Amino acid sequence: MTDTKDNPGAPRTDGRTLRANRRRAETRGRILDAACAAFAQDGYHRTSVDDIIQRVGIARGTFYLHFEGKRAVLDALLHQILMEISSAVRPIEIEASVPAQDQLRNNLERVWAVFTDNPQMAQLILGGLQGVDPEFDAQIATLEASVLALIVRSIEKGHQLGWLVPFDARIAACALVGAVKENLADELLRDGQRSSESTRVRELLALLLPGVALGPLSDRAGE
Amino acid sequence: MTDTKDNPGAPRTDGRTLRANRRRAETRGRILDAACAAFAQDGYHRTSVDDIIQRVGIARGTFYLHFEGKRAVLDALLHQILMEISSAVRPIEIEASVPAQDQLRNNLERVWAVFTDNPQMAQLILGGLQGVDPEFDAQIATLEASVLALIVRSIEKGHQLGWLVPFDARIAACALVGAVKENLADELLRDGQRSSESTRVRELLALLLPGVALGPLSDRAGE
Amino acid sequence: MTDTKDNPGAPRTDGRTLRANRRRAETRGRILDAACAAFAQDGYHRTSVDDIIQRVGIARGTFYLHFEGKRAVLDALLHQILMEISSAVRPIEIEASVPAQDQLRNNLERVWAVFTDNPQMAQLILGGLQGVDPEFDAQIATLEASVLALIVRSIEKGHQLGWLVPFDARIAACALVGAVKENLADELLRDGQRSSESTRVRELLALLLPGVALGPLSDRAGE
Amino acid sequence: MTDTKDNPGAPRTDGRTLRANRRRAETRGRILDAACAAFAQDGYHRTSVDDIIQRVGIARGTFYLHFEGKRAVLDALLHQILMEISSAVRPIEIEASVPAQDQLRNNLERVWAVFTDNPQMAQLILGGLQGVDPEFDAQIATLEASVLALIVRSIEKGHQLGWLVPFDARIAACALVGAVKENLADELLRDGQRSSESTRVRELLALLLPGVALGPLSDRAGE
DNA sequence: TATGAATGAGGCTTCATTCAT
DNA sequence: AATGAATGAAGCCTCATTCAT
Repeated sequence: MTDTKDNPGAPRTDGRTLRANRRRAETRGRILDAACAAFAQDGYHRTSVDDIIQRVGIARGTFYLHFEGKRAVLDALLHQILMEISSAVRPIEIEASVPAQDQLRNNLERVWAVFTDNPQMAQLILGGLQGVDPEFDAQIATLEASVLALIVRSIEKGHQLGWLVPFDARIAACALVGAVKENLADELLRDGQRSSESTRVRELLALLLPGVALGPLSDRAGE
Repeated sequence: MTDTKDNPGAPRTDGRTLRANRRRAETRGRILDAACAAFAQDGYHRTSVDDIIQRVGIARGTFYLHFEGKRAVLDALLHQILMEISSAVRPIEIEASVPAQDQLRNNLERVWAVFTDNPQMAQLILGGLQGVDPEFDAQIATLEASVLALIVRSIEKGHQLGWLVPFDARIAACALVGAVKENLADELLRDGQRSSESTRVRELLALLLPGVALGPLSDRAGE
Repeated sequence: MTDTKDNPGAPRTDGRTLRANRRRAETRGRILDAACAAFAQDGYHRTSVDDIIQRVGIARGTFYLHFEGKRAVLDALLHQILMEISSAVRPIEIEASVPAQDQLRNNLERVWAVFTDNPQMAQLILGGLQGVDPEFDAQIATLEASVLALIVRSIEKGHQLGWLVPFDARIAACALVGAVKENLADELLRDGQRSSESTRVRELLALLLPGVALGPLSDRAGE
Repeated sequence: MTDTKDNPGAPRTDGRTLRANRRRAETRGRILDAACAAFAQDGYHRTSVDDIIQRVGIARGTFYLHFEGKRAVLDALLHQILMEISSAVRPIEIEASVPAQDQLRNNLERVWAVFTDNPQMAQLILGGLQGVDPEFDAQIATLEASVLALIVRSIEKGHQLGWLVPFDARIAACALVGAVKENLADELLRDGQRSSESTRVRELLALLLPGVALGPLSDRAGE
């Protein structure tokens, strides 16, 4: 409103520029959505730029106006969901009023929700992003390694606090990650009906924790 | 006898045929090895038929004399390792003299060994075979589903026998598969030095079992 | 007066129109300059409309408001310099007070100056304008042919007047044109430091004339 | 003949390999010819790989089996003619029985013949190879510079020997090159009927030399 | 007029597969 | 059986030009 009438002489392109920007962003978004769907359905490799532009209903050139290529779309999609994931994970605070076990479960449930809310991206990520590009492969490997390292550190803290029985942190971290991944895949790819709510995370923790948890992580904490 | 050294004058067609067959099988094997190495190194998609024939040192046409195409090589490789895996898994016999827990661990260790003995195939399988072909994808999905079903049935049997605390069998099966997969991947792809012997499987079971095992599967079985 | 400062209240349509026209011409000029620089630097083919509008700092559409296309810009640039060149060439007047040899040299020097004053255009023209367009190629060929014809006629006149020793006029015309072109190219493209003043033209004539000139064209004319 | 029957066991692929090589070389040659014709007719820029393969009557892939791309074909063509040219130029031997002027003329006539024997390549080279590629442009520039340098050195030698009247060697070198180029262009591109034999070179020298030559280079040498 | 998003024809390259020798 | 030249469908990307705002 305040921008609609400018003082003459000054660049009054604002109105136009704003609308153009909006249009631009919208097309970009439509490309991302279509690409996500296409990647999820056919896999990254079998999806061609053609597939994407046909889904969106735009011309070839328009695609390249918004992205440098197929690979750049993938990067953008991944960046999006990585943001969501990283904001879903919150460090467990020992002194908080919320029990540590609940904090852990909440973290897992939030991450889980990011994936179930973006089933296509989940499918894409779980399904295998190997072989895109040597560089890309390396990026993914680095990412996975850092996630693993984060979990390893958490477990080691658990050991120091005496909240976990002693065991190899790395093996356990892999086990946790793998168990979650596979359940996610099962829920998204194989299961016909999705379990309403995140029952699965609760059950999974109920399965994994009892053997390793002591103190605040244990259900029997207060006993 | 008659085959190894063909006595001149005698009909030696057999000898020739045999040698030809041997040569044929040998070339086939060399193609499989080269393809396996190439797939493991660059991924299925980034590996071209050219890469393979150059590794083997044969001509293009020769390749197609032995395999219908790139995809058929992958099929053969997978078939090979699936044979090995399925012969590594033996049903747990309740009445056997070997403790059930040991039988379970032995199964896991044998499967584990199949992968660590064929690290390239392991890499290939763990690394994602999605997106090869719609038909192929379906095959893999079916395979994974049947493996999962097998484990689910085993767990349900464990429940019936009272060897396992009650929990959702499918979730647990996924957790088990995922935990093993991820540890395998960690060992093969990320770990510089491989743990000598199958320490990892033992530790993994030591981590997972205590929370769910009762009776014969439990370490405290005899207590 | 009336145009420069529009007195308010009075009909000032003229002023506006005039200023608009001036602005329009100015933008057109800026496009021409930018295109000239771009063409000279990268060649016509490797220069994109994008390169041009980025140099000018205008939008794509604006470019097409001023020119029908990339080709039209080239046409305009060429037209400009052809005008300059044709006004630099003046027929040699036999009866003039200025010696014929000086008239010839002055013509050459003026043409030379047109190019050295517009080094970018010179580069563009010398550098090859082939392959722009079949039609354009034909235009250039026609132009070159007419220039050659002009020189041929001059030489033939020289023969008639007995000012030149007899030789094939066309071959000589080509030789002259080629010698000038190549020296121009050498001066503009290869030479680091431009020879101050048109030394080169004088030296060139001093080199070419003695073998062919008689009478008024010869240095020894008055001897 | 001697190769037709090999001792068994040894690779007897020779016959096949030979024929294959011949076939390969022949296709390569046909591509070069077609590309040369296409480049000459439409110019390098307006010629697409499609144009070339259609002229040859081969498939797209076949082209890339023989050349890395359009640019590589141009390189090969240029390399070919550069070889011919460099073997046409022989250093002028002062002490030889053949008069120096004849040696010079023979050199020029041989170079001239290389071009007139390959009119398409001549057209291509004269017509402008600018703007192919920054790297390529640089190569051409280097080449031209070295040719010029060679001529400059020859002229300087002529000065030392007292065979040439004193003048700026570089300017003269440019003049010579330019005069030849332009005449060649005139003969190949503009002239309908080619002058039989290399009359043009002789006339050109008869035009250029008298003004600058002394002693052995002069027609009046023996006088 | 000015803008810049959209267009789509036109080129380039790769690579699994075939086939004559 | 083995060979390797040839094939052509399938992708990728650029860029001059148009058009709604």
